[in-house]
Amino acid sequence: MQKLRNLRTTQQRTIILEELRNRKDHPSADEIFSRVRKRLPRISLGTVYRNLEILTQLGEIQELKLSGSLKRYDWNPNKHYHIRCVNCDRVENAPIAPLNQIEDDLYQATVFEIIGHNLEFTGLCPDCTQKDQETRQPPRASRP
Amino acid sequence: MQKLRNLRTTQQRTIILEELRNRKDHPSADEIFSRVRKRLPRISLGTVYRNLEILTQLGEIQELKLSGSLKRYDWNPNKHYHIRCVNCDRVENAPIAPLNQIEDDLYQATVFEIIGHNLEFTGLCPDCTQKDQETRQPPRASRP
DNA sequence: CTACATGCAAATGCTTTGCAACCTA
DNA sequence: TAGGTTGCAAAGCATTTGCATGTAG
Repeated sequence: MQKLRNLRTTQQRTIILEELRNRKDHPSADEIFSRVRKRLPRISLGTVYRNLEILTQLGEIQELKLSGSLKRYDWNPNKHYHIRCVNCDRVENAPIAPLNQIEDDLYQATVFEIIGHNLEFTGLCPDCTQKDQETRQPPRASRP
Repeated sequence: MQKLRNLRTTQQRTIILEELRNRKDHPSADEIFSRVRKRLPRISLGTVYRNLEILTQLGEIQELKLSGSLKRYDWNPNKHYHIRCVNCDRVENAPIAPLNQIEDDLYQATVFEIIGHNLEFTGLCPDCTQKDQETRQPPRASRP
């Protein structure tokens, strides 16, 4: 996590943001790296990652954490949703009914052939909620 | 991808499934590895991964691909959903309104303090739909 | 000047894979 | 006995980090 104070406007940061806004797609860090390198041949991948992190925290861009490599296994093969604790990564079932018609809602609006969907909630589990509150200085602080 | 034919019932496969069903949580491959190793001290992590893959394809269990380390970046910081092509990984916006009240629906049903949610669709993009159809032997095959 | 940023390279963490030996049907 | 399966180790890959150097404010 960064501190986000006394940020500086570097060429690298500026150009990364520009390249991301120029083409309105959803590139990976590595793709952004390739684009930016055309203008700044000496930039490194690490710098790209660090700046994307900062720009995300500033709210200038959005970081999509797509369903990817972080795998968990569920004894229950039936469709259901989950909630994951952002602090300790604990996963539990989210007691909410499957959105059976949501794919139909999208059907007419996209050129994709829809295969499925996944809904994931994030939150703080009871244990981490407690620790979170204990850590805070002012008594009745609340999350934004 | 496996062929899933002529599968054999090995001790490893059986015990992995048992351990997953014994405790109805959502363990990582590594956690499953630890549990199983208590009963089969010589089992390897690779075997665990291979069997989890097979059991998933058999529909015995479910593999959760949680939002994790695989990142993409979006020039638009506002809340919206995405659809990802399972074949080429292309990501596009899913033109569907944000589910503003879904977190409220969950609120009373979970002990987690909810922070947010993410909805992701999977599908085939136009390019891959075409290739997919070209690849199939019978003319008008359709997806299940 | 000085604290933030960068380039480079090494390290991480999780997952996959090649291969010879091993077992199940 | 054949071919699926295993253990082991090495390889992959995206992402993170340590450090000396560079630079914006």
